[in-house]
Amino acid sequence: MIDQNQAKRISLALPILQRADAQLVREFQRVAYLARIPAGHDVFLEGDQVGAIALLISGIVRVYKIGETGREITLYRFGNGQSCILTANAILSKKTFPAIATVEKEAEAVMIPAAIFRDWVVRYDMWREFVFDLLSQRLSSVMAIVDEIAFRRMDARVASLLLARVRMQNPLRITHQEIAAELGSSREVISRLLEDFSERGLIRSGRSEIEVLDKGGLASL
Amino acid sequence: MIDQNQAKRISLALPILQRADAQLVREFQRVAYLARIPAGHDVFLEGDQVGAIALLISGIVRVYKIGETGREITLYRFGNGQSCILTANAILSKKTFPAIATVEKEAEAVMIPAAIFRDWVVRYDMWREFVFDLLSQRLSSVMAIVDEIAFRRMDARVASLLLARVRMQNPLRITHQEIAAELGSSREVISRLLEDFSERGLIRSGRSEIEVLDKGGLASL
DNA sequence: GAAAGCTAGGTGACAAAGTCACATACAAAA
DNA sequence: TTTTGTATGTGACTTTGTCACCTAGCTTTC
Repeated sequence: MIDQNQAKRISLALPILQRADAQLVREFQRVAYLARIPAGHDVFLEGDQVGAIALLISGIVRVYKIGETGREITLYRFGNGQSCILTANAILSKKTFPAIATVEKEAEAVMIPAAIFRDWVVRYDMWREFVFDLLSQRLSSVMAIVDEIAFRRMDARVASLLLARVRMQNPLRITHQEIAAELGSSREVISRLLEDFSERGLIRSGRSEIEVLDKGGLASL
Repeated sequence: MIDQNQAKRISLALPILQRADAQLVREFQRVAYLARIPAGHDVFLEGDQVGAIALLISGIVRVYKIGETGREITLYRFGNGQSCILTANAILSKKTFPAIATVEKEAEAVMIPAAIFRDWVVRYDMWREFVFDLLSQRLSSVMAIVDEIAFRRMDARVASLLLARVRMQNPLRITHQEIAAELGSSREVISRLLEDFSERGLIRSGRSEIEVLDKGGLASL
């Protein structure tokens, strides 16, 4: 159950609600509930039966796979107004959740029980379209990841990651371990590549910190 | 345009049509057309703007990525009654096709122009559901591939492939190059692994032919 | 049926990436 | 200041991919 105060904040974060018809909005306020999920908390674990779908109105969730050796690889992230489409997928096909999702930055989420979610997909065009778009975006992005890990070299992938992040902050705060978990590699490999980058004057690095010095040089990998 | 003779064969291969309402069936017969696509023919190339969606009623299409070095990796296959959901994805998001699809076994396909397809997704629940299910299946299977290439060893992956295929035919007819293209590896690597399997008595292999001798042994990898 | 050509597969040297078992190094807490 | 925990460094080794070239067997063609 969502009260008036909450309703405003939620509809600001969820564009679908603004375009939705009155009937859907009413139902939404009746059955949805707000949840606050602290950072580090697992939203779904591989193999979970899914009970509710979460629509984020703040924070960031990271969806990843983890191998037997403990190595990780990030599949994608989602944040404001987006939803974990894998949850939707799991709900609709009544399968289990095929990856792990953890909260990276404390999140507020609107939770919608699985049965109701399934019903809405049937009844509301807009809702279905929302789910459809997300699903289709994820398919494209996961296919792009297959391409990356199958064909691109590690140094080029690390360089790409640094360049993508450096737009937000430079020097950027990230550990070698985090980079490894992002790309599905191991810390040692990342350390060696970064050392090489340092020697070539492309970056300068300290504990939990990497400063990009030569964007052009990184881009040419 | 589909005539009566064709209509029967088509509806046998496409379960959706049997469950579809009369209106959809009529439209279908009016705008769809049959195409025969010979083996080896590319259906869609990476980056193509998609003009029509193909529903297969016979044959098999393989969807794969190809890297700069020429290495390939299979994302999935589709056949009887299925459709290349990537085409649908490309049509709906009006993007380009993100992989290559080639006919592996001569195929007959019902072609539906992109604009009409898009319209049907909006108007027919059943049609939308069909697309939705396929999309969601593919997302799961492509995610499983990410897991494989990121975390599993090559010998285990080759063993899995052999075990999967041997259920259909044993000795199976496949070249080392084909296995490599399936798994995103290179021929040399596959040759070496197979040689190792041979020495351990797990398989026996000749030109374009591999006989599995010890399923249990392969499974334990 | 011998020569030529094509395709499948073999080989060795090397480079790139992942693993393992430790060794430091730095920062915050006690 | 000592302790504790986290981040990073190192060397030896394995696995995987690359390159350049070789060999074997089957097919076509004259």
